[in-house]
Amino acid sequence: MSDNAKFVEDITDKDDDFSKWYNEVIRKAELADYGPVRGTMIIRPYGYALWENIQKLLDTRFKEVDVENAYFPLLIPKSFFEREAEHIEGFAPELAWVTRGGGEELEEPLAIRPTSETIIGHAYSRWIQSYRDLPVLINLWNNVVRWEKRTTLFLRTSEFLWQEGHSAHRSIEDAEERTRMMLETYRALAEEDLAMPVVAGRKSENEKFAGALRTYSIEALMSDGKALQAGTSHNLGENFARSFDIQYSDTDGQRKYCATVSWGASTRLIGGLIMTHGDNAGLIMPPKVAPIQAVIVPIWRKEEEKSAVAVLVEQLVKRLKANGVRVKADWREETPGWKYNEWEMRGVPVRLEVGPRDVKTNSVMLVRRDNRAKEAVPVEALDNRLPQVFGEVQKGLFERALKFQAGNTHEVSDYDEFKQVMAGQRGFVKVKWAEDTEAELKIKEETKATLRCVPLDQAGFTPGPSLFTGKPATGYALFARAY
RNA sequence: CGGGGCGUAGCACAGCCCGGUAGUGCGCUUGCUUUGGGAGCAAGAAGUCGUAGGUUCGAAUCCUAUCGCCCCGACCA
Repeated sequence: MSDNAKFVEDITDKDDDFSKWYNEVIRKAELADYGPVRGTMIIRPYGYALWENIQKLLDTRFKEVDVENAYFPLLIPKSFFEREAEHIEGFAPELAWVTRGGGEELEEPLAIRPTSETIIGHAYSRWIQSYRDLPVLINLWNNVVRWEKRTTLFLRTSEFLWQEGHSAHRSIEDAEERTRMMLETYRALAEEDLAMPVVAGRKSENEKFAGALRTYSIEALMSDGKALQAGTSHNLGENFARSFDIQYSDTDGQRKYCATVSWGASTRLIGGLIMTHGDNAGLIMPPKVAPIQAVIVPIWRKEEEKSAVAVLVEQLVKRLKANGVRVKADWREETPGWKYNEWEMRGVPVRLEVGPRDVKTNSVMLVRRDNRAKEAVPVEALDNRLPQVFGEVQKGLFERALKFQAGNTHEVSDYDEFKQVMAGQRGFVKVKWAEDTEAELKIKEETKATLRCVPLDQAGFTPGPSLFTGKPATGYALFARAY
């Protein structure tokens, strides 16, 4: 829509300055605000409601694959970090330490968890004795702290909310199966619930989690052409089991190390949601996670009109709530036009306008946020029509984003071409590739693009030389500049 | 953590160069009129000029330090 601008006041144009747009939308829509400590974030009720919806959907998916929730402590003894060499090396620069308690210097400093692999490992070594105890499938909904030099609301903050799943298995093969299963769970959440298309794949050696055997991720493409890692799943092999002595007696009587797995997704998903669907009028929430799915804007001139409208609005709210719709009637003393813009900015997927004309015909004017399409819907048809519209919006958002992703995925075979893409429109660059950390680092240095993943879907791959090195490629890899 | 930019009312900004009683627009409060795409008029409230120190008779303005935010680089969910 070319006249988008006339609907909007006060929001920076998305194409003009993307990160400014991003920050403004978050703050004006009241999703979040800055905390007093550098890199911390206050998640406001509207943003938290969104997180709760994402939580509910993801939690349900976890429970479908037998994962149970638990809680583990925030503070972790320093010694725990020293047990897994790669792990400590990876996290050392980002740790926050508690060195005093009860007015005294502590004997052993305590780290504020950056992730819980170590403290989980400690518990699992005590809990697991027999193959009959396996697998252990636990998930934690918590906060973690990672000291960051450069922070952005939702995408990178020093403290963030997430879930971290931790499982222990009889074999690396079992662990691998679980690793992939959880990756698939994230893919489904992202695509089906957040309408955010992703590419699922394996991380390179260079990009994998500190202490992991293999790391998988889902990668989404934001509308500014940068990639966002939206969820990760790690096969830790026996690394943590050896460091924390997680052993079991197998059926053959032998003591064996477990293989462990961890997987995580954070409030970063909210950042992804904003950058995937938002437009120059503000946010666009997919109906499945929208804190408010439908907002009712009443319209009247005279008092008797107002009371007639109020009767219909009340009836509608009752009816929609009974159908499980997250609905809100906006009776504030503002003009309807003002409210339209306000709720569009906050991303509410459907608006229902109810005025004297609608009272007369016992219908409502239904307006979609994503394309502003309007239709008059008789009240008795709403029970059917509204869920249908939610479905259409959900699908429409996904398809629009998928089309964007497809249109911004460039297959190149030549490094000059690669550089051109990264210098221009950016997006995903798909190349034939053979694992090579040195080449990866050089490419990063020269183009700022990193290897996002080796997609699981290798459809269309034919043997040929790897980009940059010319070695025989083992598959497609996806490069992009990333958040 | 390096380079650049910016901190003045809830928000966006002017004033600073050249020191002399704190401004504009939006928002907010009250009243009346309005209300189908950001309403109008009238009256009103609101700012230790990021913070600390210094220069000066006098500092938003000049100097020093410090904190925060934004953008660009090195490290990361």
